[in-house]
Amino acid sequence: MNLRALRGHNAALVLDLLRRAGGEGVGRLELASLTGLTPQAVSKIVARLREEGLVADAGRRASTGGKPQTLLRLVPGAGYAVGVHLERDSLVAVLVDLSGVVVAERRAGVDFAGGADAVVEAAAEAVTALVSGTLVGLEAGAPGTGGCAHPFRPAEQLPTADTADTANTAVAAGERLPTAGSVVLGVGVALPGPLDHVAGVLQRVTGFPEWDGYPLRDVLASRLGLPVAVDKDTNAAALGLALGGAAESFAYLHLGTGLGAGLVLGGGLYRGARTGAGEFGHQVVQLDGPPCECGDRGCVEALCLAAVARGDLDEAARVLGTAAGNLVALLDIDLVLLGGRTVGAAEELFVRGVGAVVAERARREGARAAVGVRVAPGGDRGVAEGAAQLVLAPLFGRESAAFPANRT
Amino acid sequence: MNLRALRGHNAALVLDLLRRAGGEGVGRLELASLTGLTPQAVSKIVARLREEGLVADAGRRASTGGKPQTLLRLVPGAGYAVGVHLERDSLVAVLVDLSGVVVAERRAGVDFAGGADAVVEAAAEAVTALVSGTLVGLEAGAPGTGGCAHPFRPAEQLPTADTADTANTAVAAGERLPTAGSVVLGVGVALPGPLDHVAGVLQRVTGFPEWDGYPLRDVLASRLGLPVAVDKDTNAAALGLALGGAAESFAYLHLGTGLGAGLVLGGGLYRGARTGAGEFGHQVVQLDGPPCECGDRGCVEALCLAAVARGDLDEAARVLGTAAGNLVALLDIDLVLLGGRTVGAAEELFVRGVGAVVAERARREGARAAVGVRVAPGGDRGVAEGAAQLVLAPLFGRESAAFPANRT
DNA sequence: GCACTTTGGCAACACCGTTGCCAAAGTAGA
DNA sequence: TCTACTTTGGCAACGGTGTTGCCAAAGTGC
Repeated sequence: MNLRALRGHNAALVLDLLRRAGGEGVGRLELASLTGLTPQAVSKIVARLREEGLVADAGRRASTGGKPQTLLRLVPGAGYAVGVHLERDSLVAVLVDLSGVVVAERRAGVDFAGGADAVVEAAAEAVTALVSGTLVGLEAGAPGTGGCAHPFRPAEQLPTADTADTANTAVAAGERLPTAGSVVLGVGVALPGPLDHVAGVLQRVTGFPEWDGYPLRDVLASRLGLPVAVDKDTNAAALGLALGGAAESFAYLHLGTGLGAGLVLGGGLYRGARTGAGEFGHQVVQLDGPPCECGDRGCVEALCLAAVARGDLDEAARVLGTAAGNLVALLDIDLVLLGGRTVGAAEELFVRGVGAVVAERARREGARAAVGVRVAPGGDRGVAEGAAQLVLAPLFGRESAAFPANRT
Repeated sequence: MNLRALRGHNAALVLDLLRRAGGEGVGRLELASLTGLTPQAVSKIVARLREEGLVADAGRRASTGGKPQTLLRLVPGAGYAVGVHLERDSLVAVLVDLSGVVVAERRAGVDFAGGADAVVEAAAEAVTALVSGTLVGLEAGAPGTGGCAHPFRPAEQLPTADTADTANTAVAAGERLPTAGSVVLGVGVALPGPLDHVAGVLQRVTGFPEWDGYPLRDVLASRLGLPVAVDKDTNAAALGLALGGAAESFAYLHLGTGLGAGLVLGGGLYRGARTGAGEFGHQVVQLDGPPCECGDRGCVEALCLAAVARGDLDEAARVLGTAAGNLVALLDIDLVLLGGRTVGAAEELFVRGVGAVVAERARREGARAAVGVRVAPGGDRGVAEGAAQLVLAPLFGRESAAFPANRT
């Protein structure tokens, strides 16, 4: 690592801490102790970031007997990213600011069977509409731009100084609004199926042989003139949850038309050697069990979806819980987040069913910390938000855990 | 990361490259391109390491039309570490040099039922005998010191300049011999059962309640006056294999009296949040299957060992292969290494049986790279060697992947 | 109003990797 | 044998990193 990389590394460290603190702000000394740097070094780094417009004051904390700390915060509007979630029949695109808050949203219908180029064109149109429609100054949510569910963070979540003098440098009302000078840093695309996230090339989109080998990243990048990152939908969702502060390590299990997982280990997304990690649906949990369409027998996905199909959701949850328990034990994690349409249809049932199996197993294994099983926040927009984080995460040094890319 | 950490980081980077190159040596320009540093920076780093005695010349490479490169190598005798493998009834201790080569070995009988202190005392005696017996100048392998299977690396593996002028600075014959001035960097201890590698405290050694909560690391460290690191046997074995150059990511499956795993992800050992990762034996692969002593049903360990008990090794391999396939798919790795007494008794059968299941699954999943299934090298000394690497790995920046310790 | 505490900027500094330059040590051709 | 030419790698000066010493600013508490 050379000096420039060192500077970037430390700046990312500071930015990530500011991002995680949200609008509340963090003091310099706190940053220093959390990063291991001296307060003076933090001051220099912050000065640079402030010059770039990424960081600003956020009021000051109450005094503890001396000069009160000046708090710092991330400037959310200093940059934006677009996240696109591609599914077989639909598309969700979101514009997200640096702090991860969704500023605008668009949805459209697509058809994978109609060919890759048509889908890419639809995605590109959604992105340009989202970006130009918002950046030109049109208010997000105005009729005709596609609508926006939550254009701004609710007022009570707006960053404000939480001490006496709020008048000082609180966030200006419109600061989160992208302006003409805003920078769109790139586009993240999340979609199902095996793919290579490094090359951004699709591999075998089930049922659509035409897509095999399609260089999605490069095609979309040259179409839009923006950097593009591509990843599996489950990976994107997991990354989004990780940056949302879910936990240091956890698994995101997505049960929709299929069953997949995204793994966050030690704060970073774990993708494995070829973006294939999180292949969860075809974990065998019943030797010589009923055949699965993949050719194997006793896969969780087959067992689980079969139970769903016959209306036995308790059994589906029990099967899913068993596989989740395997994963929890193997990776020593303490949080499982559930998502996907099938889970969404009976959230409490799945949380309770899966939680019971996992808890029972943890209890048997002894004094381990309790394992949480919850529904992943973000709803049906979670994947798109996570896709946007494919672009933003590197800014905060959160690209991935410590995997092939880092090592020579 | 501050400047001192930066220096340490880059020095570790260089040392690791030299270690991996073995006795062949590496040129400065090669180091520069591999580390991303400039040649001049490498020169400075190397100069520091040479002053500390960690690095030396290793002849020169044939000219390519200009001044020939001076090759560099690690000085194996610059430091040593002891690795101790504790089992219920026996103990293996090895003295290992910086390059990971075993210099001396001792074995002894112990009895976990006899209490923790007695076992620690036996371990401490083995360590002191190993260290003093070798360092005082006694030749390793001399009668009475416990014997040494492979005191030195075989002659053909000795580092030599592989070009014209071998006379220059090849490794002196006795250089690998520890001398009175040698430095023992610490002791690594590997043992079964749940424990906390950060605190070095045991948790529940099955069947020996007295061991629960025993602060093994601190007790042994104060007894010996040396730094001590503690970890699970499977983790140590996996770490040893990782530093031995097995692969970037792989799983080590240990089938002995129980079944466990060690996971190496992205070049580093993955321990999970509480050193619990690699809990492989109680992965459920048969829903509602036969009961396991852990209280669950259909665990791999129970199924596999039951098959072994009734002499059906093919079935044992098939069951193990299914669970291994789950792991390979989940983590997207391409190497599985098998070890342990049960595997050792029928190596080819297990390699073939597990390999068949894994390969069949990889084939069905499509164009993935071939997944290797092999026997882990190191034999019954592998765990002890890996335990020694618990001490050495940090020198080479290979402590763990990117996990809780690294993040604040 | 004075003493004290805490924050955080300024200036000088130590030390990291970088750049420019050139001696050393080889090859290739005349 | 001599003269280019190539490649290695050390020396010296440098730019920029985080660090240290110092002190002004801005509070609290008596």
